[in-house]
Amino acid sequence: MPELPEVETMRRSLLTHVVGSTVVNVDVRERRLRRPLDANLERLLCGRTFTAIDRRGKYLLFELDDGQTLLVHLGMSGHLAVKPAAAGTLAHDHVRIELSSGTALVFNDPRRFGLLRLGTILELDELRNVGCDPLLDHWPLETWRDMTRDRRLPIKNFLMDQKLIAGIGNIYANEMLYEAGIRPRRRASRLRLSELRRLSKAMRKVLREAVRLGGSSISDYRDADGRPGYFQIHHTVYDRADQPCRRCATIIRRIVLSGRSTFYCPKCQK
DNA sequence: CGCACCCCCTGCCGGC
DNA sequence: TGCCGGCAGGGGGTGC
Repeated sequence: MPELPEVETMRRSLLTHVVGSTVVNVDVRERRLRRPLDANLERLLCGRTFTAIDRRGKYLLFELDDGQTLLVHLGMSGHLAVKPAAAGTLAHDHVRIELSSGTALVFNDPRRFGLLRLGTILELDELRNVGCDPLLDHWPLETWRDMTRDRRLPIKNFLMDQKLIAGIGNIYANEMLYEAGIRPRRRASRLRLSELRRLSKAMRKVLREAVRLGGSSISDYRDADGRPGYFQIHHTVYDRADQPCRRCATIIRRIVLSGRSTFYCPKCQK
């Protein structure tokens, strides 16, 4: 589910519910996530007050009043929701963080590829591999050129490498390459400067627009208030194999890159 | 060392 | 109707 726009939408929808609230109880039902939940998560979280929620790539950082950070990654199927503390528990509700406001912040994740981890910024080594953020950071064309210079991998894989650029996943990589008119299999090192410029613009345009619309609503995506995203009606290539290109009516192709479904218009993308 | 591949896990969908 | 294979928005480890 979550790429940068969904994570950012989630962050914004959580702010008013969470920031300023104090943790009164933590209820863990499943510790086996991407990595086992910290043994003392409950003890360390109780009594703490959330001071801010930040985002880096696809990671959410819940800042606490003791200088620690609760790091959350939603993986493929993770959700966060704020509910009345009295609300019933659903299947795959793994962690419930009860707040002083009478609500609970609930982490639900059927596939358990998500992550919750408590620590200081320096201790959270996951963050060491998080690259530039497409919306928080801005980098010049020369940086694009330097980053791609010796990389022979497909440009789509380049875009999805979180160590380089953080936050782009499979849907938006496909969408921004369509927007830029570049085929996903092109080797990063072979892109011309003019193409990198188009890609840079397309990246920010696609992500900003998706954030503006509240993220993608593929499957059952919801923000913390249960609102769906509206990006899916704007998908131009993702999951549109064998359907006509919205621009030129050429049939959209599906290929597989590094095991991930990849879609492009053979006429609009070169 | 860059990169492709496989795995982690559950749910859902289409085909038989 | 039910079972089974394939696929799904992510990331990390392995091995070539």
